[in-house]
Amino acid sequence: MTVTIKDVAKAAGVSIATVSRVLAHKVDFYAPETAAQVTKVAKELGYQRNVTAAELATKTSDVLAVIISATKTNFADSIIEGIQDVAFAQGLSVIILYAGENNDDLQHKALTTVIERSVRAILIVALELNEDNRQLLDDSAIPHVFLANASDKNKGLFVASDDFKIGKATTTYFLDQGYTSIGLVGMDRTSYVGRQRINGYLAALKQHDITPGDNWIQGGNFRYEDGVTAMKAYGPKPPVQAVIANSDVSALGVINTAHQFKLDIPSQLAVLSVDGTQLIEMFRPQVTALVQDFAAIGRRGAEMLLKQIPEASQFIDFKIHDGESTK
Amino acid sequence: MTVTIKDVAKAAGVSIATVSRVLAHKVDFYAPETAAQVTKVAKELGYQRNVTAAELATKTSDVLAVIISATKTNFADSIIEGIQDVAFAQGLSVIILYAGENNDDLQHKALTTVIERSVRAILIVALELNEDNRQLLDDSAIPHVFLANASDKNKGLFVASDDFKIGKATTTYFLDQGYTSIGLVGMDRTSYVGRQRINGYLAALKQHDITPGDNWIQGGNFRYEDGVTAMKAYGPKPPVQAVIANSDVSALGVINTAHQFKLDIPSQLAVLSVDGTQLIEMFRPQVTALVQDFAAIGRRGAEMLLKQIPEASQFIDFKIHDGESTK
DNA sequence: CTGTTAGCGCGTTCAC
DNA sequence: GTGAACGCGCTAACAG
Repeated sequence: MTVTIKDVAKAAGVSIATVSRVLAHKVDFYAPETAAQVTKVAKELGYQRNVTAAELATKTSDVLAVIISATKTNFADSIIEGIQDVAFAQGLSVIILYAGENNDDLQHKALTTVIERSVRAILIVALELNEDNRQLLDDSAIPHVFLANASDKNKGLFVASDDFKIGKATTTYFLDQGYTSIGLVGMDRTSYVGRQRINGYLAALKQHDITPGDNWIQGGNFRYEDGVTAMKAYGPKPPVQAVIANSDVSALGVINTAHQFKLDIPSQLAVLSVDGTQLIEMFRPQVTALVQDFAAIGRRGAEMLLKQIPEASQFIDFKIHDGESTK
Repeated sequence: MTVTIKDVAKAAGVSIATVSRVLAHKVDFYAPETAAQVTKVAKELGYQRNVTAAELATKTSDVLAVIISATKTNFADSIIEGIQDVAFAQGLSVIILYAGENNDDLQHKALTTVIERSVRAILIVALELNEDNRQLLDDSAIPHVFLANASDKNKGLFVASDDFKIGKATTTYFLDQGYTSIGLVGMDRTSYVGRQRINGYLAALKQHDITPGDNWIQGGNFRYEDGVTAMKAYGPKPPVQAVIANSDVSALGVINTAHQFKLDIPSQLAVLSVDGTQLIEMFRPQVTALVQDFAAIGRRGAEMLLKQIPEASQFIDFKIHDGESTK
């Protein structure tokens, strides 16, 4: 049998209300001596507050829930760090739920788990919800924000990089270097992020009066394999001299496969990666990358939900770090 | 105001007890028509069960908590997958908490949040608890198991690879290939895992009457930088012809730095990595690795806590996958 | 400053 | 089959 507040009250010779007040650190509501006594007894008895009961009574919760896709795109760590930073500063807890990727059932399960527990707020990372799940979330009336995915499907608050700008900036990077044939790899129009980046890419090309070749754009879902598949589609004599890979891992897929084809990087094929996570720091040649500020995305999202900053969707800046995979 | 069981009862013209029974799928305890009616009304009203209240009433919980170090050793994903597999099959939820690495405060915070919520069970991944935290956990009386870290400090159930055997197997792998100078990189005696692997390494060497050189063993904490540092310590003319890196990322550190020294792998330096996560699949040359079965570790841990298998600490088998970083 | 009382939303005996 | 009543452990008024 676990020890409850009642046990502590009895042992300390006070009422449970007093115990509750002391343990909740409600200042100026009790005498120092009683406080000392209560704290002492509580410790002796090994009392553990039952937060479940407290939450039921107050109808509030101190936990932020983060729902992430178990994708191998590995930027979730930084986002979570950002979230934890601001949450801990407020004395809040954060729990993380894995929701698979593109798996409606898992997403549903994760959502109900946190909704039923009426967490304080929900942060959804790199996930697009289907109609049902979005409805579920909306009905719950729990504050939430979408991170790193400003999808039109998601509707509602988001904090992310501007994917149109990402498409445009990466393309322009190569155009400015004089490239006239540029590939885009690792995502397609089935995702909102994909559509935005493709549009940005096309806009940049258009400014230079370049019409993309049939197979310049290679689809996928941000995975390593997608980079491999794309490069294989390009073949040993690629139709493009530069490639934009839309995730770090897909960039590795492109580079490894290019090496198989004996292509030299960057002289025969330049590669730029989008994300710039720690992963590429461990890779040689050092990949040129458009680095997203994931920690900031996490931080902003949390701050917004905790009303520390105005609730308004926003884009976070990014920058391109030169590496050895481009000239 | 959110809709409660009472609202549903009223709207359906039954008692809350009936609603409770129907929604809990207690078979043979109510008429099909009432059931249909209740379910219908509940849906219309958008009723969401308040699990917090339910848990308080039943004094049980349906969530498994996983506490992991936010370490960049990236095997946590597979462990979590394993855990989720068995949890979901039982209709349980799993929440994940990041506890930093070697950060007692964060660990304490993570522990209290899950203990206060009286989760069903706790799985602790790749973490060594200090005395206080271990005490806290023990006092909670919540079933728990240590995963991927059979530390003596942890005391209690664990599921992990046998680190002594890992040290011995990797060393023997090289000895069998005729190597007589073998380095060990990326961890040291400050961790239990480190001590075990070093002992295994020394045992294997001893069988071949080899006394390790002064600087053969290079310490660290399983990080990429530790691989870099170790290789720099070895220098361009390394005192060893083969290196055992105790994590995938540290292996990458060794290899990248070796390349800087213009050392050819494996002819001038053979490298074997311990872990064998997906990371090395994206790396060239393909690293030879001792592959731990992390998914199985997660699965076993969960099964044990859910009493599906006997509660007894156990080791999970591993195997060595040949790659191109060794001959 | 402290004790009493009344819920929070739900599961679960008990009678009916 | 179904409902009334109690209690899970705690917090929040309200008295005193």
